[in-house]
Amino acid sequence: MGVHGFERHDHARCVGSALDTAERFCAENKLKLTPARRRVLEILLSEHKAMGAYDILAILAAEGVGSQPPVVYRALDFLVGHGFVHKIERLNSYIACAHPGATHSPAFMICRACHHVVETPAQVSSGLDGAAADIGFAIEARVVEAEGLCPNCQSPDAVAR
Amino acid sequence: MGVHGFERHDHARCVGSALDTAERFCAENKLKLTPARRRVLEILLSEHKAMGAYDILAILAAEGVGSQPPVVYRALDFLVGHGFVHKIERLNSYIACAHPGATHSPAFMICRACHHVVETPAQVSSGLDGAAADIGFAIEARVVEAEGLCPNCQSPDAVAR
DNA sequence: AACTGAAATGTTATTCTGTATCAAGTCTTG
DNA sequence: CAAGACTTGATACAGAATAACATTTCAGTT
Repeated sequence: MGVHGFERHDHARCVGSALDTAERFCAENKLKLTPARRRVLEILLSEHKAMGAYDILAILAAEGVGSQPPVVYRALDFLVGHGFVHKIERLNSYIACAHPGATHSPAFMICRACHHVVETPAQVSSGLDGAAADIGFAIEARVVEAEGLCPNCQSPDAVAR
Repeated sequence: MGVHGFERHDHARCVGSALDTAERFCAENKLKLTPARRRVLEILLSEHKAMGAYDILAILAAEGVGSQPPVVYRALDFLVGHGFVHKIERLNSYIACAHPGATHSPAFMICRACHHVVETPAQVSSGLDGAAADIGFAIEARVVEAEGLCPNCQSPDAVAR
């Protein structure tokens, strides 16, 4: 059992599915999903939450894989660069992409109470694009994040969730 | 001389003006613009760019003021909390508000070449608000940043700018 | 004027995040 | 197989932020 969005769901299989998608994408685009990269993606998919680089590093270290910061940062650079993983700037942490395949400019909702992070499927940056066009700014990357309370944490009795 | 937006401008006087605005706002709202807070704001206004906390700290230290990290982080917390300064999450740095007074959810354009940061006057987060409303998420804070090339840095000969 | 509670400072230390650097291996492509 | 590009290993360091504690300042109250 896990949590997807702010609702429950059985996500045992979506990990494998997402890994398969990544494998396929890399094969098609001559990218190398090396063991370290694959393992980091797998960890992020399994945990299904935003994780700090050092949280991931701790897991790698426990498995005897390379346990120095550059190992995980290099893997994250690759995964973020190709859209398999997103960085949540507000939290200095990383989360597996919830909508792989789709070319998107993701937006995130971060609950400050339960710390769940949801990637919105919606395209929300049109206003930003317009403002950039107005001044001739060429956008290459977007950061769109909202922090607040998720539906579950807005009720007064939602403390121990 | 300085740079405002992505155009040149003489901004000698806008520093004083912005400081006055802050003074007035604090007086009206019973907030204390203490020397350390005022000095940090002044530095950010003068430099007129995004600065890391430790850049600011170095300046404070050179002046003999308190030179430990908490000094600058406390000042920044105050200034960010009341909207005098914004944090650029993408850069882990801070910039003086370019539109003081206006209640806004700021958005930023970050040039990866010349490192200038522009705060857009436009309200760009309506799409995000809509997506949040759809799922019942209560937004308390927004992060909207775009990274790319400013007009000046898009031409091939704009290297040494 | 003295008392009190809240806010602001001073200080030391520590933790978390991320990069620079250089040496060594691997892969692939002509 | 040689050259170049990419990936890894490893050490060290730089940069960002907070914890925890004692001390001081200050506005409002008695």
